[in-house]
Amino acid sequence: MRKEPRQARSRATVETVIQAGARILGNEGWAGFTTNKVADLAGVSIGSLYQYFPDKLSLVDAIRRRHLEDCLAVMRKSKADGLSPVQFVANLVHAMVDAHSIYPGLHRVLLDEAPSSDDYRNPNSEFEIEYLNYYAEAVGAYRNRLPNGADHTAALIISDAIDGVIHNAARRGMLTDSTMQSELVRLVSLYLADAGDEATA
Amino acid sequence: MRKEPRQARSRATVETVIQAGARILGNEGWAGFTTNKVADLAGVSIGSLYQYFPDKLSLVDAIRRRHLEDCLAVMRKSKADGLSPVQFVANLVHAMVDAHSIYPGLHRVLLDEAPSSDDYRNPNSEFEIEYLNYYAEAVGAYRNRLPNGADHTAALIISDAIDGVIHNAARRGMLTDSTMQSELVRLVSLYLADAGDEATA
Amino acid sequence: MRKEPRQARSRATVETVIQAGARILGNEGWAGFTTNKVADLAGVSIGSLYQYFPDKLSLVDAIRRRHLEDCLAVMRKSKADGLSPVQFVANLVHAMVDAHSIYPGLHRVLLDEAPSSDDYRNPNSEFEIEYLNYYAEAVGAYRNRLPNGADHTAALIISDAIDGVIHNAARRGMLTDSTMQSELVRLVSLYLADAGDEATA
Amino acid sequence: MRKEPRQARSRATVETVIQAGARILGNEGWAGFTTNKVADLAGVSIGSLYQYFPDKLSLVDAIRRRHLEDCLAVMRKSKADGLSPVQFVANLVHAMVDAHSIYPGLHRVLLDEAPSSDDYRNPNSEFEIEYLNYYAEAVGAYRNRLPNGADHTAALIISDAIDGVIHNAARRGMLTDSTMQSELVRLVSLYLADAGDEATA
DNA sequence: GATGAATGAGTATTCATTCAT
DNA sequence: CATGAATGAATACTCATTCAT
Repeated sequence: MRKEPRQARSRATVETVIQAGARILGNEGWAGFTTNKVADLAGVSIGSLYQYFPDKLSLVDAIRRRHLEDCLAVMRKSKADGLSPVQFVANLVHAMVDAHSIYPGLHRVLLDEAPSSDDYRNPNSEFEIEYLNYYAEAVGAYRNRLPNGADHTAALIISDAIDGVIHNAARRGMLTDSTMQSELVRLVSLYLADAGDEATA
Repeated sequence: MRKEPRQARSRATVETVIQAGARILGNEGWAGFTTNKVADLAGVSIGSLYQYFPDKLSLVDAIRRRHLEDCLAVMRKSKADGLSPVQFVANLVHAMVDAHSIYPGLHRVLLDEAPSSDDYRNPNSEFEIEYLNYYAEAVGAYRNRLPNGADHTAALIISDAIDGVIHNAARRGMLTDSTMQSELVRLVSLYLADAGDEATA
Repeated sequence: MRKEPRQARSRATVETVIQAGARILGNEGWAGFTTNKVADLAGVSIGSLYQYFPDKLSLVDAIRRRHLEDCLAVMRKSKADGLSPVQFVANLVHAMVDAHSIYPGLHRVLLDEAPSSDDYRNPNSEFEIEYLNYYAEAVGAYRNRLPNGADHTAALIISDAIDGVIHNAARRGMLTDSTMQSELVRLVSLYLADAGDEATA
Repeated sequence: MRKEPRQARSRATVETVIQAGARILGNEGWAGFTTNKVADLAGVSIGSLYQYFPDKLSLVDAIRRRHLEDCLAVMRKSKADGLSPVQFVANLVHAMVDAHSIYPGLHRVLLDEAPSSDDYRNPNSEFEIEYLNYYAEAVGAYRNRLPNGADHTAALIISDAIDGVIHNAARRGMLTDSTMQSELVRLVSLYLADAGDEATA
């Protein structure tokens, strides 16, 4: 960011711009995301937007940072000791559904469509590490041991399967379909329950 | 298409343009897909491109039609009588991996990013029907009965989970990772094997 | 207009663009009227032009609105009580000549050549109504009664004859030829003076 | 023209192209007149069109030559000895209405809109000379003397007034309105009848 | 700091014209 | 001669970004 906002007013401007940006990005995709539209919706001048974000990429990076942080927060809350595998997966799925509910499509746009100066997709990025760690720990936990290499693959599989099902459900307008959700829970639970035996093969 | 190519020369032009378009769409996404870039890469003039495609959308539609047809072809080949669930799923996964291998990312761009005048995403589109039918039949087959409503949900789950895992693997450059592939097969097989008991719940 | 110009600077830009547009339209016709040429002549960037006019049509509409308003203004001024028919017609002809003098050819281009989103040519358009009313009232006045249906035809004849003579004079570079002007006055005056007797036939 | 057509087939091609061109020019104006559209409508290849017309201008020139020749022919037929002024003017007006009836608008497009390599608009062009001569002779005839300078102006006035009334009638779809036609005849007859006294003033 | 007017490189698309078949 | 595929300069319009007020 070009300038760290010091005053309350500035912080509010930045906040409004990020919210407006998220909305446009979610509703219209990367191709419909223009800085002037964002400034308009945020109710600030285009000059003010550029006061805080030196260019378009830095704005989308801020939106993404914010969104991924929200995702992690919601995931952290879903984790609790003493949950059965099924309960854990159910929590997780509901958390992810929630994260997609505000602007269905925003998640996908941020992860797949919008370019970035950060390499948040890099396997070593802060976000990717915490994100996959979360899954790997869960896999390890349900095998009663520390996560290992095979668990890492399992974590990817689970994370990406959930991602795929939810993203396509969003596309079809089925995000809140409870059958879909319970079947997704079953898909992941079965895999997780069985994983201890063969994942190392 | 604006004009049906009659001579061999023009059929070759159309073909080259579609190939070039697929490559650029796959590598640079919808935002990087410009008609001039496509014409350049195809080695034809921009005028020639517009002789056969009345606008950008019609070109992307042609690319999509071609790609989805290729996907279906590869999927049809993976189906054979007398396969065990695991064998069937393995075939399917390998088929989808193949379909993504030429231009990883093209599939996602075509399905999620690029706009369309056709509504190929519509649940009633020719492609979507055959695509999901393929999965629903398989689900039914492995429960030794005709497909029903619950099977439709199961088909979506399987299709979308495979889609998500492969798409994210492509993003991470892990498309050919054999551990990933076998774990994906396991994820789906377990669900398919268990499906008969509870899917109707 | 896309954006209402607020600052004096932007109002000046809009004004300059309209002037430049009128000049090019008058000199080069609709086919030679390109937005880039207009912006160039106006000395502004093409982007500035599009900041105020959403497309080419809206620009030509603005030019036309301006020109027709000027025409009506000049015509209103030519009307005065107690004029003899010849004086009235002379005033009228001079007014129309004036309206054509700034950019000879502009009038014709605006009325015949350039497309429009408004339907200013529609017999019920604000302009056409006031324009023909002006003539019909005059015809009625010189017959010492209210205008009626036949007067409407007479108004068209007068209006269109003046239009034709002046337009072709402009084409031939004879707009300021005084013989032409006086003969035109005679043509119309004779018709007007005689009209009371037979126009209803 | 690039090549003088010798064979009957060639002459037929040229003819078809001119007809198609006149139709498009009349219906769609200069801006809608494209060589490919003309070739299509004529049912010949674009290559063949360019075999006979080296460029677009030469085609429009051919169309114009043809049209003006038709106009003159129709006018010549309207002239006969021993006609009263009113009869003569009536003949003339009907002739001009006829000339506009095939493709209303073509006349105006050819004279005002479409560019030309010939300078048919030049007061010394073959067409303009014959055209105005026709009117000047008539003016002279009805004053029982040879045409002189003043008659030349009167000829312009008459020609251009008729042109203006008919062209605007065409624009309003009133070309065949008989009241309009008879009023036009009256406008011109009155002027012609009175001309002998004051035109020299 | 905030504003919004101005900029201009970039993108989709058309159409007169050429030339290999 | 006829065909129609190919060409590319020209044109309408967009949008990230700057800077005078």
